[in-house]
Amino acid sequence: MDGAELDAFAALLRKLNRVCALSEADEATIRGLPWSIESKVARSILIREGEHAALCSVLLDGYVAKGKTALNGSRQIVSFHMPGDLLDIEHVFFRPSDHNLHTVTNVVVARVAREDLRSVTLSRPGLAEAFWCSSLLDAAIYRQWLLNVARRNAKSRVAHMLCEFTVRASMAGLGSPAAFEFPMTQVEIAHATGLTPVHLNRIIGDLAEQGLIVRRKGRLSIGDWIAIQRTAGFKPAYLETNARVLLV
Amino acid sequence: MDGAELDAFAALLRKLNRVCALSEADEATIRGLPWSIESKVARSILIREGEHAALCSVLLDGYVAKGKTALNGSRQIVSFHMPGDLLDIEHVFFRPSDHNLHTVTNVVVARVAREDLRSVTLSRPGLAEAFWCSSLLDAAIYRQWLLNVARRNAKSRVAHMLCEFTVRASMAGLGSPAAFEFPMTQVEIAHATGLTPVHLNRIIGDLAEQGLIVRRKGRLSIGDWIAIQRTAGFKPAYLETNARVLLV
DNA sequence: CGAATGGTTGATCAGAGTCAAAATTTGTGG
DNA sequence: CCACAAATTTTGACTCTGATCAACCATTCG
Repeated sequence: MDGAELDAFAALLRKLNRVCALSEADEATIRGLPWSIESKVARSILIREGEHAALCSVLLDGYVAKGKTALNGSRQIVSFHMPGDLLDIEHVFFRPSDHNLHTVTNVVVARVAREDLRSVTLSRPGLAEAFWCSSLLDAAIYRQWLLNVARRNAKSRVAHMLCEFTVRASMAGLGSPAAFEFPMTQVEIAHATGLTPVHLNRIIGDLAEQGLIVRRKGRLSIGDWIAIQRTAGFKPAYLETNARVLLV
Repeated sequence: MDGAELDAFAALLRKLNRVCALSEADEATIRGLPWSIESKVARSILIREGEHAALCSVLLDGYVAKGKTALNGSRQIVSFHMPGDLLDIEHVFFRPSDHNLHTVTNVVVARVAREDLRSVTLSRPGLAEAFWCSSLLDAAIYRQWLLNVARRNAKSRVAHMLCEFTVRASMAGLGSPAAFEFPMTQVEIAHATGLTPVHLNRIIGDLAEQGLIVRRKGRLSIGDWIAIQRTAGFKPAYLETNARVLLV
């Protein structure tokens, strides 16, 4: 990860610039943030629910899932994250984490102290705005997932999750729908869609049979990008796909 | 609403101060924002999905629900709002609304132009921080709802929603658990919990039979505050009940 | 090569949805 | 204040999606 060390925050800047253009000075401030790089193997824990966090993480490489656990023990993934995402920016304000973070693949994160992020935020309004804007986009995604889990049947629910992941991945520069391979296991997709792994497996089977997705050695990819969006009822507007709002 | 006209933003200031203490100057800036008061009767629309919004709303009195519609027509309420809440602050950045807002009761809102909110935000870092922090709290609630809808059974799901509403209402100064009456219809509770109205009605019956809630002429209230939290598996930490973070 | 993890299949079951109708409550106008 | 209409709540009968339980296969990786 020498490249990352040279310009650790390139992906973050790319993401922030997409929603909310930054000034040169703002970019320089981000680049100047004190960070430390951490690598984690797949399926390891970054933060546990209830843990007090003094650091926030920026995802540089790999995929991460954010989850919550109910008192009865069942687990739900509430979001997936890709390079450039701020994983737990709420720790700038809130101490004990309301969620856990686990790595889906091998991962590289940059850790930044909450105080550093906060002071940067207070001194540079443009950065405060960009962080805020990015948090609002996260919230829009949560709303969509809520609709997804609450009101779509298993098949379109899974299709919708795959569509969203695909669009976000391609916005993050990770590949086009046709080429892209999903990094998560079926168990993780089940946890993210509110289904059981067994039922999810059957749904995956259906989707593959219709040619909407393709299974190759346990890896999933999109088979028919138009058709899967149709069965998902997927409209990407909520992702602010053509954002860079407020260029005013 | 003459009281409101005199100090329209008292509830908003109360809420922002709870999570993130404001300076005198910040408070004064908020009070100085140009606003216009609007009253709406119960069950009317404030904003429709897809609509371009030039104004943001602060809820001064009454209750509002935020909803989304799937392409198949089914509707989901993704959050409830109470006095002091910023109803659609995302319109500072994003144009077409990804959700609709409808009034649950008669309602008074203050409308503020997005440009005014934005410029206030750029000139006063303390306010940017407070708005951002409040958005992060909203996101924590979305995560909890996601867990709720995806992983709890109907009974504890409904109980959880009622617990959260109760705590938020009491934080907003609207009454204690014992005294508080829920303002929404069963159909609305069903829409918020991802259930059908028919099934919800049966769950309400169960909860009432166990004495957890009380039905009086179609109005619901809490019957046993300890017991309902237990069946909900409700832990209010995610609401930052004792917030006012970062007093540093 | 063998253990572990992840994926697949089958049989059965239950929680919540659907459809349909009746009973209550609420709101409105006379 | 009453009567009627509209909205909301309640009940019953039946169905179906997705959960559960229990094996068994396939890959990957040490």
